[in-house]
Amino acid sequence: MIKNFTKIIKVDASNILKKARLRSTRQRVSLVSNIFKYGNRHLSAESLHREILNSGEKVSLATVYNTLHQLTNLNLLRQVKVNASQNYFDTNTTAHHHFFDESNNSLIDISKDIIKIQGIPKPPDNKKVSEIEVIISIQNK
Amino acid sequence: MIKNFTKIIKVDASNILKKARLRSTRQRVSLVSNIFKYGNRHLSAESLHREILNSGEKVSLATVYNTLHQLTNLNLLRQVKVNASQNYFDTNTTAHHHFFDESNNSLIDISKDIIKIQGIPKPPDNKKVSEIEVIISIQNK
DNA sequence: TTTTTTGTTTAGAAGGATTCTAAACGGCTT
DNA sequence: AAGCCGTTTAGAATCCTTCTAAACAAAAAA
Repeated sequence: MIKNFTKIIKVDASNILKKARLRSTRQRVSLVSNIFKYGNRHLSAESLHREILNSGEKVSLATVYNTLHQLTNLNLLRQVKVNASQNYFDTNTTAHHHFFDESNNSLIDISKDIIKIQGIPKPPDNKKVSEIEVIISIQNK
Repeated sequence: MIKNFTKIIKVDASNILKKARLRSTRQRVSLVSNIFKYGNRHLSAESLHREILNSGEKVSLATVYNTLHQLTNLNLLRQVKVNASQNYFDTNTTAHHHFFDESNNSLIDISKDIIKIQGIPKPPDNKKVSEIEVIISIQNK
């Protein structure tokens, strides 16, 4: 699948890393720059790794996973798992929802302002809600 | 995790298989009987396999996967899109939603009548909505 | 500046879930 | 009863992810 990103955002990776109290290594700088370069999008570890390698830089897959998880824990990324085999990292960490296109396993953002949800039930005792996610699966007509 | 199922439903497995145009083999009969025996619930391939083996019958794991997928394609099961490392199959194929308890990777049904969703956007051209799923992740307080 | 500390990266192994393979099996029709 | 062809099977293969422990490099201390 070929994507056509029009905007390229200048990312101040070392600043992001400093705020996150992560050492500003060559690998993290190139990862963070790439992750946020194109605005909101949905990345898999594999696709990000390929992207980095294609750009001429070298980072191991283990570091890609480490960094994705570190950024997720810092709420700079959010994980969207659509089934057990497909794990996406979303650069948009604000509340929003997704179309999931079953024909090509891709995600499309839906702004939280569009969908109104009422009647979220109280969670069981001693539990608290950590995230609410609406996934609208779509397929070819 | 120990579950206490009160109701045991007599399942006419060979009838279900006949309607589904699947050969009524020993393995499928015991799978279908077990899957639907306890009413609505959420199964992983592993847990179902263990359950069958514990009941004294023998079915290979490959057959468990095959059958789960066949039943899913026939809309007798539904796969839940949840943030876990294994897939869950839900015996309730009617519209409803889920709590997902991150502390033990379990699902809890929420009736569709409780949650009201408004403003589902139109899907992209040539796409149609196949399913709307709300997942409310919960964790220990 | 050099040394030390401590966090980071790495290749490759290991792991878990799932799918594949090709041979054996067994319903079902004739 | 024979044969067709769908089904099951064990085990291998695959995919994605995590682990390991050694090499490395940033930051702190000397």
